[in-house]
Amino acid sequence: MNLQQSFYAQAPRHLVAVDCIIFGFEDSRLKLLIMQRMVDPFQGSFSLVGGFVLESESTADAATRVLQQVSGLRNIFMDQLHCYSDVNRDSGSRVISLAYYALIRVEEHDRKLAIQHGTQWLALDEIPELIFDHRKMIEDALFRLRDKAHFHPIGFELLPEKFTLSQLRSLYEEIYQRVLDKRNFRKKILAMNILEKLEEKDKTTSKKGAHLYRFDKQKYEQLAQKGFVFEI
Amino acid sequence: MNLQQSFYAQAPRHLVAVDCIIFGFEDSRLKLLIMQRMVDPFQGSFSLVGGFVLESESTADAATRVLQQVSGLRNIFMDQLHCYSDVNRDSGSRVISLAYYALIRVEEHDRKLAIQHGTQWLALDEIPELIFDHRKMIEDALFRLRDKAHFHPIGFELLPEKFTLSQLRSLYEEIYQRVLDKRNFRKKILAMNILEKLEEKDKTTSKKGAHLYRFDKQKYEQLAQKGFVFEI
DNA sequence: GCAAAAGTGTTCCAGATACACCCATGG
DNA sequence: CCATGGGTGTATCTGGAACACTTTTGC
Repeated sequence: MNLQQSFYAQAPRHLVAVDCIIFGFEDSRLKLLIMQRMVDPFQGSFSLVGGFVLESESTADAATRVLQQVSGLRNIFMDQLHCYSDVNRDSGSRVISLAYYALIRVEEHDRKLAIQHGTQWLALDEIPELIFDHRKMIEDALFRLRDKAHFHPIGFELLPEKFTLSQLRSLYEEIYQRVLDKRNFRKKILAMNILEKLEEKDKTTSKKGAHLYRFDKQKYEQLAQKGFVFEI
Repeated sequence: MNLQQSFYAQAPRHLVAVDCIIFGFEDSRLKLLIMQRMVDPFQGSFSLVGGFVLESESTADAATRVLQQVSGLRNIFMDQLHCYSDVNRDSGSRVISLAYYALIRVEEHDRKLAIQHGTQWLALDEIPELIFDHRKMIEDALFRLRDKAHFHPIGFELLPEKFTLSQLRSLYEEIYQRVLDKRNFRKKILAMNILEKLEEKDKTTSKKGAHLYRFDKQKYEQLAQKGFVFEI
């Protein structure tokens, strides 16, 4: 027990933080929740939202906590991205940071909390200079999002519960940054049999109105268990 | 500066470790370098090789250092896997661990160092119970290896510089755990034009002898830059 | 001469891609 | 009545999968 104590006791201890790359989809644009710090340190500078990992929580717990504080939302899709640990990455102190990316339905986001925390949704081309290595984190998160979205039905996490196929397609066009053929896209996604077609129509973007659909998660999970692989 | 100091000063500090999932390929089997601890704490129990992250190094630095200590090798292929941070994952103390997976050429591995560190190469089905969450780390690493190998030419990191197409195929059969058609495999890999066919033959496994090949990394990188995507 | 691994082509099928016109309706 | 986005089908191409026999040579 002495040995064991010294084994741990002699090791250095580190500040460990989480930083969250929070994606949203609004006005057919992929956006990120960016914070402008209203207090020191680094007052006025732009950054991702983040926080330190406490003694009593895992890094995922910490990220969940930070996400909830800043968005008011629970049960957010979230995935570990990468650990950033360059000794000098944080100019204030040596901090090891775990980046998580999250997908949020912008319309469910609490606007009051946004003002309170000094956060705003910015499209990818509107993002100003960020502190530390946060820009790199975003780039890595974009790659990961593309990768993940390719074979997993995570796009739905960014859309309202009910959405049109045009919305869905424009979401994937934003993610992949390329145009997708309308007919082929419909054919492919409908053939998967994981969307529930609703009676309702959305008439906000056309006179004719577009059918609304809902992602049927249960059906997807059933199919996935039988070996079905989502791909778009 | 006061504010900034307190901002960091109030945050808790953590022990941060790296654990390495080290893959090798020997006798047509995928193997892992497993350590049996010869000293306390946890004497006699099996684990991955690992160590604490020091103040002056990144987590990647730490993993590189540990790999070098245990294998004698530099310039090893290595990639961050995941951060494991459950509060109680380490029964000795709260330790946040970053897992890295690495690919090694077993025949270049220093056997003396292996004995010295109490490590051995074990096939996947020979691995005993491991401490903490190391088993889970291995499972995750296997998934990642399959994923990565699918679109990146990392298999060559596990083979000798010169190898036969049969060796290469049996490597991928091990990684994917399924048989690959001999003709289709040859067709596909040779069509990529990233292998250099040597005059030499390897006669250790057949009377006829099999041609040796070498991975042409430069050619691959040229092609990759032009948009070519390795896939096997 | 035979065992044992190396080496070699063709056919078939499924899924991806390319592509252009009619529909419904609010203004 | 017309502008606007919604909705639909077919032909072609490409890449993956299946599949069996000949070659070489050490023993």
